[in-house]
Amino acid sequence: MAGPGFINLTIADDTLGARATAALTDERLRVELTAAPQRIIVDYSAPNVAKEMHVGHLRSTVIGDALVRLLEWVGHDVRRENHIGDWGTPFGMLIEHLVDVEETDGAGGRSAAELTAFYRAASTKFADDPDFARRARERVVLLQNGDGETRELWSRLVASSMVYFGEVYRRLDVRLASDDVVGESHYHDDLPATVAELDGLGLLSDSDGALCVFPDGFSNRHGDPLPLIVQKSDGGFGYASTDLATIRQRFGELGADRVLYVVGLPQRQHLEMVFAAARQAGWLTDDREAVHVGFGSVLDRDRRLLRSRSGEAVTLTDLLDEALRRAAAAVADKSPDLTPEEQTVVATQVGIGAVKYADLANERHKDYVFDYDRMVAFEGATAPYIQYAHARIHSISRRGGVDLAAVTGPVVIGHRREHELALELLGFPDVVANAADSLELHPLCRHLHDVAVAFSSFYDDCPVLGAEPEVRRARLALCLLTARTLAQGLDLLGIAAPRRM
RNA sequence: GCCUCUGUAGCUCAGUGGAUAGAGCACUGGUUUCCGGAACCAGGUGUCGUAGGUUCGAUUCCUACCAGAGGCGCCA
Repeated sequence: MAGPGFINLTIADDTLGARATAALTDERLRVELTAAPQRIIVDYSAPNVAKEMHVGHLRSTVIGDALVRLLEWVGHDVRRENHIGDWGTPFGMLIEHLVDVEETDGAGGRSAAELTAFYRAASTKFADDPDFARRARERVVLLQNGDGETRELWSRLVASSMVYFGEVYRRLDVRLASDDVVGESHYHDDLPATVAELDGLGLLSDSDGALCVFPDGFSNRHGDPLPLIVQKSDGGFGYASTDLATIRQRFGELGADRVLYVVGLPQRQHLEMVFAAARQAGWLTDDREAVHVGFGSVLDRDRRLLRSRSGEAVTLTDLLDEALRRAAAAVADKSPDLTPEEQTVVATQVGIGAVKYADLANERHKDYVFDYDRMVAFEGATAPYIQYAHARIHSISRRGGVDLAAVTGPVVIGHRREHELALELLGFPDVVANAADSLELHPLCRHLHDVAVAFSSFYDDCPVLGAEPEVRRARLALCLLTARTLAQGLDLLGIAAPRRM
């Protein structure tokens, strides 16, 4: 099977002990799945209609998308779900405000910032104007009862936001599409049946007029059992009901083996309660697992919580604008030989890559210190550093007129730097397999940086094109393997690997 | 009050029941007739929050405490 592009890397090394040889041979660098393939649903991003996305959504979106890529690549059957916030009490005030401002186009064509202003105006009026608040509450009932005009206004609000979400996803180069949207409203018709099933199982009890499940093991500040309110005392449904209907459908109709909730850590207790209730209802079993893939909060430079309410929240749009602006400046400065079109593409790949890597390289559970300078720095342990190593390999190929993909044969180790690089490359499959198993992405980020460092040292000490024929061929093989490893690893993280930058 | 997360170099962060605890940034010096200098090479700093316990051995496991953050009934 040693055709073009087939590289065999086998090295002996004392530090590997009994496993003195290892080989990395497949041209696709495929990693074998150790466990049976599963049907996995990844729930991520989940922005809110009529609200601008912020850095918290960035984390969910970037982490979730990388997990989707990783799990698909190792062979699982992965389904993406974007559980957008398109239902519930806020929509009463949003729709009522829409009526008040006499708009019939449903805020269509509004920019993200205008949507935020719209939302804020509605909230303010809801707090300050009792009459408006009353109308808003009545509007919620109309919405949930399927009133035609209300639904029409609602769907315009949703459509307007969907355009905005789509723009953000395209910009981020994530795989979420409109097909993946399964918002809260999707479960509305399912809520009565969900409540009925819980009731039939004897899990419901009345508490202060609300229907509740009291999952075992949770208590409030007074030590009393903590409820999951399935139906409010006014007969309405809250997010707990929706989450229960969602988990019921995912493990029922959709037949999931595992569902990953890529949601911030503050919602941990809530999700644990939903999972516990689902277990008591029999929707979750020993081989049907719900996992909270939690992540830390976003902090400002003073390590204070960066909240969307506290005035100057950093919006996702502003963040991406700034990252791309800096990347464009760097590309213009360092690669003036690229055409303007190429520069634009590369700046996007570099800027978005830097943002994603800065997020993924930290341990998920930890709070995240947001800092423009660090996030879009283009040196050190960053995506651009790794991308640069990759681009240099293709530069060798261009300079030497070598079709890298056609290089074949064994890697022969004859230099300390070659040996160090080879060792890093051999670690890649295990790192990927561990990431797919643990759902931790930062070790993969670190590993790719290690590979890039090893390559950069090799590059400095070991001429490739100028070497003797056999050494040259062996080094080209090592270069090809390195390029494939970097490109594949970056792709799993959702980061592009340009050949020129 | 109860529960959860965090505490490692000046800063941002990795890491392990085992040997002198590692990266990046910042700082200092050096490297380009040669494949891209967004690079490479060299230089050092730690009471691993505190105190106990388990162990031949603890930064790692257990307990308590301190500090910071988050959560705890009709918002999501």
